[in-house]
Amino acid sequence: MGVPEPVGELDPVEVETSLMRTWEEEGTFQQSIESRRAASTPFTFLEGPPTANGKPGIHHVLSRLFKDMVCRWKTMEGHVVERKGGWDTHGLPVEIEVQKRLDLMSNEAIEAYGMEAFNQQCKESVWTYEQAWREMTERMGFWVDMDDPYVTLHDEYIESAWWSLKQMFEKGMLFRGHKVLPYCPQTGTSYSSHEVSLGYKEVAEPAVYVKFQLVDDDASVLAWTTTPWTLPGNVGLAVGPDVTYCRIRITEPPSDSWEGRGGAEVGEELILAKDLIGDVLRHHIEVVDEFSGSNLVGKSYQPLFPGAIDGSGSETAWTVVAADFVTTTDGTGVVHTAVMYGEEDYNLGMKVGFPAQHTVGMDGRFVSGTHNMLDGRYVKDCDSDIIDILSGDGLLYREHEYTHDYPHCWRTDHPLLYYAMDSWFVRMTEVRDEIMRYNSEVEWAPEWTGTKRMGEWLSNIKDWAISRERYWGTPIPVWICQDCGNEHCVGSIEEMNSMKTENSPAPPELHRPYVDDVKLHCPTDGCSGTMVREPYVLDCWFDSGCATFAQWHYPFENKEVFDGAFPVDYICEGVDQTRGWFYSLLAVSTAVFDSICYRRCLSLGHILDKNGKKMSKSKGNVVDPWDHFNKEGSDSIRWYMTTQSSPWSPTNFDPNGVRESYAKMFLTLWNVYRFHADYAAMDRFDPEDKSGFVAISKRSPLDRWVLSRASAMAEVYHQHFENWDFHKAGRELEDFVVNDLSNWYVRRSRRRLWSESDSEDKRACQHTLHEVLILVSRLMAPVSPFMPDVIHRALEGSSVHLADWPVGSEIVDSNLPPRDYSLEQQMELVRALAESGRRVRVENNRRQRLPCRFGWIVGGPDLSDFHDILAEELNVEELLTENDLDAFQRIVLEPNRKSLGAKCRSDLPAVLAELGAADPDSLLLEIEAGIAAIEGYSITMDDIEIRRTEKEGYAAATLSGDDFGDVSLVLDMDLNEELMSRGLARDVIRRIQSKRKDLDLEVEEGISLSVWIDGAVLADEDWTHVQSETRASTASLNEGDVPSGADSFEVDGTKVTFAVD
RNA sequence: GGGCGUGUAGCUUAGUUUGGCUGGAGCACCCGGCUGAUAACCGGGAGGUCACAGGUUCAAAUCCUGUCAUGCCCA
Repeated sequence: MGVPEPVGELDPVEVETSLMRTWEEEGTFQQSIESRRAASTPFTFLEGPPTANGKPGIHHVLSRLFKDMVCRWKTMEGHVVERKGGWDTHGLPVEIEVQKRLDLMSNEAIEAYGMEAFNQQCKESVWTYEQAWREMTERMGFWVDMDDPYVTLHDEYIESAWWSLKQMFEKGMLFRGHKVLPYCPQTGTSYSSHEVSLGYKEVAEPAVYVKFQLVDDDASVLAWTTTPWTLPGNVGLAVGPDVTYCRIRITEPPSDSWEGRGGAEVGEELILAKDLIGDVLRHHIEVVDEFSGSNLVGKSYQPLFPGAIDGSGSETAWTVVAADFVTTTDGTGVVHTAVMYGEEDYNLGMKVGFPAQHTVGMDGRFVSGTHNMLDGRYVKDCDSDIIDILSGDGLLYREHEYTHDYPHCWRTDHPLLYYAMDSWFVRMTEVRDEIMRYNSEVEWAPEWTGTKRMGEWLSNIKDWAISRERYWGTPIPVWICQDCGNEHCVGSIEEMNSMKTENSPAPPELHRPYVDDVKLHCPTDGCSGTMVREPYVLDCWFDSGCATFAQWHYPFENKEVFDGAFPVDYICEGVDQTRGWFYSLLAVSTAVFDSICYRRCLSLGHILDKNGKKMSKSKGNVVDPWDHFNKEGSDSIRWYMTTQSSPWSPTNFDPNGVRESYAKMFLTLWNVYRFHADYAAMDRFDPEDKSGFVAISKRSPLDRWVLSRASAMAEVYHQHFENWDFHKAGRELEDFVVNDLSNWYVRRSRRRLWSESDSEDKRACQHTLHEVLILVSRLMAPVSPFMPDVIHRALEGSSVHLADWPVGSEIVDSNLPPRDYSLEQQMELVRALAESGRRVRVENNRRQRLPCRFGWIVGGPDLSDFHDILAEELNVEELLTENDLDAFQRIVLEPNRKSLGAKCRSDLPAVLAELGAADPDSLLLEIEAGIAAIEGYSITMDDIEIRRTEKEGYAAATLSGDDFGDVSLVLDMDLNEELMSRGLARDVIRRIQSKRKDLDLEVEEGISLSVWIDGAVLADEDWTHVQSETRASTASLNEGDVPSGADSFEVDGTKVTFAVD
């Protein structure tokens, strides 16, 4: 690499987009992978597949950023990091999108439209925003292979998923059961919780207290329900074993204010929770008995609707059972249980062995044989009739209206029914211990995602309901024999084809309806039946949970690839994926491979709007990433997102913050680079020219300091990366670039590069800038890959993304400049002293441009290396050191008025006057000797306070530090004509330079200068200095008349007028 | 309703693990300085009920309990 080119103003969008073309042309991404092959130490990443049927937003940029960052970092550390893209293409959201578009609001409508055509629409819909995703991904600089992605709808992917399901089937982990889901009979669809939450409405419905007559006992157990339509399905009553119940007797008829149907006879006996007697009963009663719920367990009662359910084969049907979910917050403390119409009911029913039979069909109507008044009718129309039936049988105690939020179908507005659907399950409860162990082996960031969020969830793991009664998804590969009931799970296309009946068509792809048409020969010995596929598709979480192997079409292909890439090293998604993808991956790998499936998992916090509200289309607070891509650029967005907060904490996205990152980090870096490159170009500086090289040990202390600081920063930066604290790393680096590099090193070095002749010092500075810029570029590259690459290419001739991580790794060597701790410490003090100087000047009204003759440093370490820098910063002509402050300070004796007042009373004013006039040094000696007296009063140490202050003509400030003790800075405040002239010259120079800049003059360009000064004299040598500093080729001072267009200003009562031509 | 996060200046945040000096910074604001130094830089100022309430302690932003707000997941 030779001499750098001069650099223009920063146009971030142009810089980034043209670099993208370079990446494209030279295949930098591929190179960054291939160039690491030799080391053959892969770091494997798995892309959590997004779905492309939604527009990508700013929150997608966040997760892609952290994926990219770690992959780029690990690449620089020397690993081979392959990044295969992926698309999630199945699932309900796709169907809903298509249903909305085609106005197909029920399963009937879909089937009338045609399943084949519908699925075709789904398949196309999946790619609606693919282009937008690609563009966003490319523009933000996320390197991932999107030309050869895995796609969950491909036959290869589906076949791998089938294979994994068969592994589970063969382990006996797959079984048929029921899952209670919110279900809409009008559309024939069960709903996900997301859809349910769309349709909550407040409704008033009848609620009833029902009497369940005990067998072998006169009393009835009272239970409450808000869904009378579930009562025909009642098969049990649940009580809290530790809840206190009472048996009560009705003693008087109710008052006239009884509302609605129902009632009870005097003398009738009822059982309910003690705490709820007052809430429930409307009669005067007496308590007959009191006992705990466990006493009720096992008692039988009469079915409400005899014959509605066949109880044969169940020991527990229509008995009282114990359940720990029973509370006394509402109802009667007794929970009516209809197995098929509530999740808790179902779980309880399975546990205690209640009969699991439907009284309601999939059409939402009572099945035949329930009750002659109800059979075939829509359940929600029957509430009142059911109450009538109960009332007629004397089984109703009371009815009332109950208002609550109840889920409704977002499409038809009908109330949803909680309904036990036929479903296939994976028996995750069987591998609970294993999955918990594997979870604990994962390195989670933050830790609580794994231990708490995931850990808690796993400790209560449920069997995984993996089937969906839907159309668009991976068909479940289970066939059932029509004759013998044999269940068979198919694990490959080949297996399916080999078992296929002769007249079954070969499916063109592994989707419904084609696979539905495939019939299989039953493999059972002696059975010649035909097997029909279960008409379900798989939960799309199962799809994505297969990604580790299905992306490679394992085990049908790529066995070696898979073996080398499982478990994967790194995945990263939003924290909402804990029970989503993070779980499904772990569940599948536990069930299939008995293994973990990812070693490290970074879970990210969500992006909210700047007010901490969730971004949503309806609120109109969604941020389009392109607003920033097209303004500040991707580097700034990425830097902002990285440094704003920890990856896992929710971030309030503030567009102004992106601007800030741009203005601070990138503009500053660019200008440092520009400063280096422009002068390097002018001076034909070639970093590879060995003869011009200056060894670090030969460079100025300033150079060695910035290199040492850069090295220190790099080590901290790396450590933060290791700890997942990317935000802290970024802040550390930004602080270095802005404060150390730009505001100190470059500012202090500016003059070094101005000199036109070649010098070792100038070359030392250029080499130093070159080295620091390269180090900074390499560290930044994973976070913000654009500008660092532009700089790296310009200075080093190669892409930063092919470079080694400067801190080193187990594969690549460290390449950091040497540390010099003492130098770092000294410079810290120098900078603190420079700041103090400015403060001292403000406090003493000495403007910065007016020089001081002397400055002194008192105490502290030897700073002689930096005296020239410090003298310039402080604007003192000579900087000296002094051992103690006595030369600059005097003592002042302040009277203690409280003590003196008590002593001197009315003589106090006279005493104070004399005290003020006395010479403090000799007075103090007298006081210390005990012989001091004023106006006849003896003065002791109690009467005075000793204060030290600067002598006339000095100003000072003292710094205290742990490393160097007290260090004082003293400025000589004396003023004379010589200093005034020098200060004036500096003001003149500054005004002229500013004018030069306004006129857009080139730095080297000469000017013709005229200056008129009224009220002060400019010394000859200062006037010469003005001319050389401003590159005045011709100059005149106080000659001729002032032209009309001349500029003028005033300083310290002196009027200065000047003209630049 | 349950689990897990988050809440510090107008805004974005450090500090919370392990209690300890006057709660630190950036943006914005005000005053001053400096500048061939960039959308800058430097000094100073104003701005805080550390969400709220209670508790533990010599001492609480930090630990404990509860409440509120907000987000995610589950019901």
